Amino acid sequence: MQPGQLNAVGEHAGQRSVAAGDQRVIPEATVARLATYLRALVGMGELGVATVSSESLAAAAGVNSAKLRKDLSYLGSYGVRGVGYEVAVLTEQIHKTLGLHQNRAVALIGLGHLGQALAGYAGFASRGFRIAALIDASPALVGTQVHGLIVQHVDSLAEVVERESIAIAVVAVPAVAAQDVCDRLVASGVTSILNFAPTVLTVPPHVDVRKVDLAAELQILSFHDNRKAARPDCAGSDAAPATKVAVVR
Amino acid sequence: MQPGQLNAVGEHAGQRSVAAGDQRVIPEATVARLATYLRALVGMGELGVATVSSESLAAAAGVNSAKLRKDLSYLGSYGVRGVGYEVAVLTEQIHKTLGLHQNRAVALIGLGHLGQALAGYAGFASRGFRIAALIDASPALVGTQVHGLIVQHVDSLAEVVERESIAIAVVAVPAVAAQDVCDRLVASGVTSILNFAPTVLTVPPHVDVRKVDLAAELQILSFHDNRKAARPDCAGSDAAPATKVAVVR
DNA sequence: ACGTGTGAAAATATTCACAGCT
DNA sequence: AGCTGTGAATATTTTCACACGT
Repeated sequence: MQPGQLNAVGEHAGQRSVAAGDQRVIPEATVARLATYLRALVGMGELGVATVSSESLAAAAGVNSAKLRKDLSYLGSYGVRGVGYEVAVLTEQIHKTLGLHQNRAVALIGLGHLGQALAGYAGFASRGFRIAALIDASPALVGTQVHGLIVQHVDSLAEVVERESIAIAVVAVPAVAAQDVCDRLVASGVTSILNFAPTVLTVPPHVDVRKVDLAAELQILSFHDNRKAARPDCAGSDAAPATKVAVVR
Repeated sequence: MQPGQLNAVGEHAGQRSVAAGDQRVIPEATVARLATYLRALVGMGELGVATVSSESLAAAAGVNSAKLRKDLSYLGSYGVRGVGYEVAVLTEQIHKTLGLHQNRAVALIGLGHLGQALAGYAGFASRGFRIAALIDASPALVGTQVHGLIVQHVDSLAEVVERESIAIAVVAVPAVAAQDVCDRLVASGVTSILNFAPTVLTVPPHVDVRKVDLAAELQILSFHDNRKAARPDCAGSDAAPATKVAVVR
């Protein structure tokens, strides 16, 4: 995974020991996988599956079963030994753990090609998010309707964030504008940002940034492809779950 | 990270000890960051900066300097003690390491909203990739021109991949079609896939898959946001670079 | 002096393997 | 008999801290 793109997440061990105030620490790597497990579980639920073993859920999520069980153990004990997990129960637990019960409002800033595509992306709605505001700086776009929402001017950002109680924003503006937009978002009270602009965003420690860098993903693939081409063996040995790669210089 | 989304990368320690056949192993976590360093370096180069210290390059890339130096050390020794790194030299080295010298041809499968946006994404071209083919299954799209390229039918995929020597493909089709498209790509000889469909792709071990799951990214942010809301302290303590998060159940 | 390069230490993450519950 | 939950072992990644070259 893109591993650890977390910017700043405060660590806080256990105060608040009220009624069943049971506390756990969930490793970051586990959190990143919970979303995948949830997706697989929802799919199974729709197919009418009532129970899954760690083995089959792991297969559906593309991980091994030991990792899956370890991950789920951080949430608590929701499986039944000898049987497996109830799809409904586990779905609900992960859903709750990810904080999705509140159908969060999201603001989308930047309505270029990518922004427009994101605005219409059904996956957001179906997986717990509601795009509550579209924002851009271009006079040509402001006031127009995109996928059922009127585009607002970036100057009314603070107002919109406040009105819609937005905590999460998606930034899809050009790189040069990203830090400025980010600063405005932070000033408006947004605490989580998903950044598609190919820039490093600087934020205060209470704000969390994740980035999606499309070209970087291809470059990583390119690196591995390069290795393969250099050594045209491979392909024979099944199951080669290595994490390092030999490089010839 | 999205940490370790690698599917299958064969590990091969050092045979091939020919002339200067110096070999290294580059950790996966490092590879994922090289793309970010490269971006920062290119930006500095364009600004006319000739030399950088690990400290300032790290700042530009959003990591700490120890990590940056360690990462760069896997490529070899391209810095000068007491001085720093030459921007041009380091840019060239990372570029080469990522296998970008050959301006790789990429196929894009799926021209829905997201696919169309990706087809027009300038960042691919500027960072080493050439979109060489657009492919879709919809009769309404096949034959039309999108960002300067004619959309081809998915049935001619193998032919196109061969003709354009495509090793890397971007999959932006609906989830239900993704595995089928993936299988066709693999059969055609594609060895690296960037998957935007919210599904786990099953591939043979010589093929490398990375995924971008947009809703999952938001869910991860949601998780952290949920923690913040639960404990409205934070904000005071600067610099809290923790990787774990307390959970109240 | 300064800043890289890197062993060694610490922190995280993954995998193993099996005790324990149904 | 089957499958979860988890300590212990292993692997990977990050951070520290300082020797070394310029």
